[in-house]
Amino acid sequence: MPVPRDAASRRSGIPDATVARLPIYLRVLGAFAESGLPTVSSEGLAAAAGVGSAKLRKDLSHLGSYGTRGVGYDVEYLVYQISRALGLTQHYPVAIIGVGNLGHALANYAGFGTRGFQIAALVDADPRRAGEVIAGIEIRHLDELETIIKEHEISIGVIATPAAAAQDVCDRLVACGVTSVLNFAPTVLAVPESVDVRKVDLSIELQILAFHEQRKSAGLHGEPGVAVPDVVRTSVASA
Amino acid sequence: MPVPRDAASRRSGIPDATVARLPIYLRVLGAFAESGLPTVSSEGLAAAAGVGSAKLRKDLSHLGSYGTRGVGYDVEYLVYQISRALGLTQHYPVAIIGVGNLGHALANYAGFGTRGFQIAALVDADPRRAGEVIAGIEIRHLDELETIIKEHEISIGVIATPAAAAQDVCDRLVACGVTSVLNFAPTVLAVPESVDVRKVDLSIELQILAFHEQRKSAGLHGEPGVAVPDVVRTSVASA
DNA sequence: ATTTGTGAAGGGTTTCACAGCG
DNA sequence: CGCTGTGAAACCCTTCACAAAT
Repeated sequence: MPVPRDAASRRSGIPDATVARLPIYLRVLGAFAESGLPTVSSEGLAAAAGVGSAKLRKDLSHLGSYGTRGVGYDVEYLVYQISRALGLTQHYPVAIIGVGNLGHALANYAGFGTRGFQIAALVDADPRRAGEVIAGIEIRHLDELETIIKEHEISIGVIATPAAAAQDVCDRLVACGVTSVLNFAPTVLAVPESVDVRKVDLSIELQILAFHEQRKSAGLHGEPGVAVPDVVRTSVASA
Repeated sequence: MPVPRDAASRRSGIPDATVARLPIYLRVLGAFAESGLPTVSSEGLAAAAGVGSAKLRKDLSHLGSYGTRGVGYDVEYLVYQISRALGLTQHYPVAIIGVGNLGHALANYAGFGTRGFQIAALVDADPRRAGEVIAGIEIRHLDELETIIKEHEISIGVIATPAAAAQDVCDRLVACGVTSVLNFAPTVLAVPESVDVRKVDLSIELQILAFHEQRKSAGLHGEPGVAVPDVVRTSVASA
């Protein structure tokens, strides 16, 4: 029974690492489009996105041949092709569970509504918050979770509850047919194989920074310092 | 001029991929410690952290040989060793710039204060918010940024401003000597090579989920489904 | 002349499988 | 006998360098 190498990237043909960068390209292209720029070279787009130009070209090559040699990429067309590859041509209704500080921030986050997503429901366990309206959406009680998910045909759930509640909420979401979960609670969620979970953990990111910070102060006099450019100064349509 | 392969991982000996997972192990070990469990096997710890046991052992082997063959790892001791490797034995003061919804959430986030970090300052551009107290810390105005950073000797900055302000704030932080930045604003920040930037982008995470979501509904009847366990159900000291 | 698209080379990461130690 | 620690293999991702196209 030969197990396939990687479920996600094998099914789609687009490597995971590339998929993770496409949204960045999309955002940068958006800025270029607003500037009225008709085309970009791989060099220009790569600089604005903070990656190497070869990597960018390889990434885009996985979607097809959408550039013109000697010219570059048509901005509008590339936006469309990347959007299509990411599946953003359809609209996804999402539910946010847990309307504490973080859930509140997420509900007001502009990036959610803009590209392919729509916050269809806010849910909280505190009955006193039911009825409250945030970002134009009424908060409903956790008891109604199953009803709400089915009502809006939600397949993406955002968990912004305390850690203690996260697994339980996740189980209920999965039971209603949710197949993608974005988890902000500091717990490892257990889910069936058919469900995708992505985790955002503020404290983990800080700890990774701390590690590098520590190394900096430790090695301030070792071997002759060789500069390794990682992110290079770029000036894009800044905003 | 031979460029070294990778700045971070070469200086420390610990691969980046491993560093990114150590905080997860640390959290899971914390739960085990509270349960009073004296030792864990690589299998047990790996299951709770959602990774394979071989990967976990290889990760830990980069820190040294802290396990006992035939027994497992001493929970308390491993917590200490991972903390030390990550540089969490010292305390890092951090500043949060931008106290909108997200900054507010971050200020109240328990994970910040607990492991090695302390929120030393909250800064906002709105003069009307100056003086307001959140999570026991008084908000100060952006004009005072330089003073505050130096006063508290802050080397880690958290940017939670709108995208338009992020690069400017970042430049000012770097000018004051901040060497690590955690960026929540949806922009690619340009910094000198000596500064580390990590980015958390809510909308990007959602777009990655959308990609996988799309592939699911597309291939619901292709080849005979082969199960690829990704995250397996585990029951740890749940909380 | 310029810039894309891509084989091929080079690293890094994960997985395997087992030797070695308790 | 159980479990860790680790070479070796397999895999994935990145980088290089250039042929192909406009």
